[in-house]
Amino acid sequence: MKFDALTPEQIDRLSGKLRAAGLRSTRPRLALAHLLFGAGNRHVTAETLHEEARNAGLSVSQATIYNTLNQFLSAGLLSEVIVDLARSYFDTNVTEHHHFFIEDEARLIDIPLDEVVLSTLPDAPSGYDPTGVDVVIRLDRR
Amino acid sequence: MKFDALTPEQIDRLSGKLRAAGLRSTRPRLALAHLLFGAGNRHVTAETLHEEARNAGLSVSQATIYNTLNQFLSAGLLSEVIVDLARSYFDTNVTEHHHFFIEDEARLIDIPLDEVVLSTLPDAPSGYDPTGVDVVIRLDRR
DNA sequence: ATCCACTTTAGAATTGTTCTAATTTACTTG
DNA sequence: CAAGTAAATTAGAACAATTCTAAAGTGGAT
Repeated sequence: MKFDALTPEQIDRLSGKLRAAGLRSTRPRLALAHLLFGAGNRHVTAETLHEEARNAGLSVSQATIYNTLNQFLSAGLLSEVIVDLARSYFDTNVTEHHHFFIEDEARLIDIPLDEVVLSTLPDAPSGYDPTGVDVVIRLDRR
Repeated sequence: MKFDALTPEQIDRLSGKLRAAGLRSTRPRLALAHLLFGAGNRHVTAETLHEEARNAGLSVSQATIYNTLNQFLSAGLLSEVIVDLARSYFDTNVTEHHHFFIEDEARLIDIPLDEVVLSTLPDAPSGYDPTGVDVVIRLDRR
């Protein structure tokens, strides 16, 4: 997938998404946005995205990968999943949901919100507000 | 708290705990075990434990802090909580339970197992077995 | 076309953690 | 209790993910 491979429609759509998020539509951002938001929900790390970009014939520096992921994150285009101390996972699914995490494969699988029902939750300590509940189910190959 | 400050009873108890875990009872391990298991449940990072050790007048190298935490971890004397990409948290509570995490303060609070009720959980994908469920409630200062 | 703020970049720096190789310590056996 | 050996500790180097820096490039408003 070369940058030229993007159709004007794709460029318009991704461009709009970037601008709506308050980000200039630049060539590296368009290319990465295409990889990330081109099809279905995805989970990437800086490294996997960088490799994907290289495989697609794009030359994007590592710094840009990190910059872009963090900008997309603070723009709400991505969410971050904390499951592994070794590296950050970014999720294109920004709705509230949970995760399976397969440690052996360093792989995440989304769990739709309604498949986890928390029928009892503790009150937050006084002086604090809950900002989110993360449920992670760790998996091992049988 | 100097090493000498430990009573023979404390030494016996901690020593026994180490040996039961298959670890030799050495001076650094006794001292760190005393800090960790001396009173109530604790959450530490390598850094906070190292500082505590220094404040207690103990000279333990950083490598020993890491070695010891990891040995205690694999011996089941500690559990690890993954909530922050920046560093590892170790918990002296090795029973199954959940956590509040106050990001601003880099601080963890245990949630007893029965205060979180998961009434619905998804089936594990075929070929995989669940090894644990972690619930983290993130908190912000109000 | 020009300009200015925003982006991108290569490479250096930083941070938490692990490794290495040498020294020291705990425990066994004579 | 002296000697031997296996394990533990150490300082410092190495490492991996990430962030920073300062310079060069680019987007888009004028």
